[in-house]
Amino acid sequence: MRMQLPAFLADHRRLRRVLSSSSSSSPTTVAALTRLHALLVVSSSQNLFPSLAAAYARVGALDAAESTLAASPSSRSCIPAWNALLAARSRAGSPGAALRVFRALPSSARPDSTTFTLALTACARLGDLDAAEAVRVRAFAAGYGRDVFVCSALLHVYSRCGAMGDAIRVFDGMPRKDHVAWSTMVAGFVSAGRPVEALGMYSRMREHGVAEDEVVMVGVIQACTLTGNTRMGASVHGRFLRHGMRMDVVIATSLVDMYAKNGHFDVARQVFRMMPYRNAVSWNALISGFAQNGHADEALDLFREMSTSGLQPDSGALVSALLACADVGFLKLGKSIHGFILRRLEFQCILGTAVLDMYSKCGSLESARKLFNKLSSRDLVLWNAMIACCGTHGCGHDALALFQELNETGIKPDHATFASLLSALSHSGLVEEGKFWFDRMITEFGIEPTEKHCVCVVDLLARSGLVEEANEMLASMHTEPTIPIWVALLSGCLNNKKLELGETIAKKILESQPEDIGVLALVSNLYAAAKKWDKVREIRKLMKDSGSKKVPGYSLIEVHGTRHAFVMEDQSHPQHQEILKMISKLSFEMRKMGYVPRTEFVYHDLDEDVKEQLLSYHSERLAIAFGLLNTSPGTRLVIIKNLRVCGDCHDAIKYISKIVDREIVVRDAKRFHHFKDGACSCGDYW
DNA sequence: TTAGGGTTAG
Repeated sequence: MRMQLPAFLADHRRLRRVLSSSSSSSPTTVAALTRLHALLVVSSSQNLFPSLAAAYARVGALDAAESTLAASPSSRSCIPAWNALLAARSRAGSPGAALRVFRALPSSARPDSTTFTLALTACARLGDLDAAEAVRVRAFAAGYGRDVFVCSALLHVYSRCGAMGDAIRVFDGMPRKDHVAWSTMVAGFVSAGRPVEALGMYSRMREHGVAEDEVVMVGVIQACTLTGNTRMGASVHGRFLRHGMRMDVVIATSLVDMYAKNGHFDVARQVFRMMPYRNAVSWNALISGFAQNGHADEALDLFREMSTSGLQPDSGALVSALLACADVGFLKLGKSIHGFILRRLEFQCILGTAVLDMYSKCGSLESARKLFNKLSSRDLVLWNAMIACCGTHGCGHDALALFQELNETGIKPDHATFASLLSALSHSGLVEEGKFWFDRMITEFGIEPTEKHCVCVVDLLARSGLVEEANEMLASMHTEPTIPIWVALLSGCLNNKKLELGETIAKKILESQPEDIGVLALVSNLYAAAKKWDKVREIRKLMKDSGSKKVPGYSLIEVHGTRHAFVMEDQSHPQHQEILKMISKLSFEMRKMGYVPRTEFVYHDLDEDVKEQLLSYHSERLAIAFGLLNTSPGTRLVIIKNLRVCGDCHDAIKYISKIVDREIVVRDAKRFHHFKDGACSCGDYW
């Protein structure tokens, strides 16, 4: 017996119209589509399946859409339905699934510009260059090699995958370049870290008479951020205001980021406060601007403000807050952020690395190591952070062991890995190993030494007294050494009393007219060590003329969760008298044990007893005395110093650790020193 | 009926 079917099923044209008008906002529901689906099956109306599948895709029933399409009689008319499914998979944030849909296309189907464009966008999101190549070959074979949408999508894949050479090739070959193609190139150069070329693209775009829009302006602002060209960024900002262009949240955020990253904090705050709507990313741009520029307290204040404004801090904000904690050694807050993450968020790699780095910089090598051991998925950045952590804490052998362990995982080390490794070996005085791995880095791993690597190797050699060898190495190099490299060599000369070579280097440094006050101070210290007081006066004048002041040395210590800062000769601390008493008590004990003040570290032409007194009031000693007065016996003290610890303080703290029987950890501008029982972990490779 | 935009770890 034949089934009675509703009459409307016979009117396929009308049905197609109804199905194509459905969307996620229309009253058509998945249930209605499912009922219709059943009727179509019974009435053998499979030729309507593509329309039904597209309707399923539009209302978000993607699995139903996919299976309906798979059961469709394949024909050219299926393509809009396949496209709808691809677009829906892409929108749902599953580019992998979208690409699977593309691959599942029946051979009889003829993909069009939309299909290829959607497939390429999925490849871009996946960062899969090989998959993109397969799509490209099919698209070009199908005659879409000059299609503006397909080509723009291809540009996007290439720039997302760092293949800017390919992007340029495709872009140059495009017969028609619209504003999307131009802005894709601008953004591509920015993300490749080539902001100058990004700005070049932008000016070529304007020369071609292509109208600029908000999207391309974001790329331009980012390029200005990277080049530090805030003048140009500000003129873009001005044009926005003058022309009444729509200042959306993305544009405003990139402006906040540009101003904050380049130290224009007031303008950054102002733009931020004027935003009619802010989201987590806008907050993060401002917070990270402060955190990355040594304004930890402002960053942490903003982080708290964000939390109380009703916005839940996301991983970006937490990362910046952790960075700020690390900067000033705020362990208590750092620990509580770690706890918050464990309770509330997924512990992904970036956050893990930020927490690890925070523990490392706050002096807790053990916590950093424990965390590293616990994290199961480790990317290269995490490995590099752990290697750097061992290095700064003076554990060169551990750093080397980690590096070898990394090589066994198959992850390829990069320039940063070697920078951390070489610095670790240098700090631990592992000269032979350092020379060996520097050589292998170039020959086996094919990594060109950067300035950073050269500084490490020169430092490694110079620190061990091999200043002549370091000098010869520099002479054999193809390029002229930069100031930081000369500085590494000069510090080696100063520390090893190779004053003659030191003076030659000092001359070379002065020839390049350094403005950095720290560099001038080092040069002046060398001349002071050589007792060339005329030269010292000359350099002091240069320092004065350069307009900036020498950064004053300060030390931070966290006691019972509160941070205290100490500056040399600062008498404003409420416990100042007690601190002085503690220092003189310690000095008395130290002398009994054989301590002799190393007054050569006072680079002023003063009487010996004045020099001795100056040494004993260095900020790290004030902080230690304060820590001893306010913590119970046996408590470990962690001091964060902004400059390097001087050789005399290094000696003194060894004695102090013995006298008070405490572990004292000092982080200076370069590394950590763990003092315990009269010795330092750095084995006096200070 | 499809392509391009902001922050965050070593």
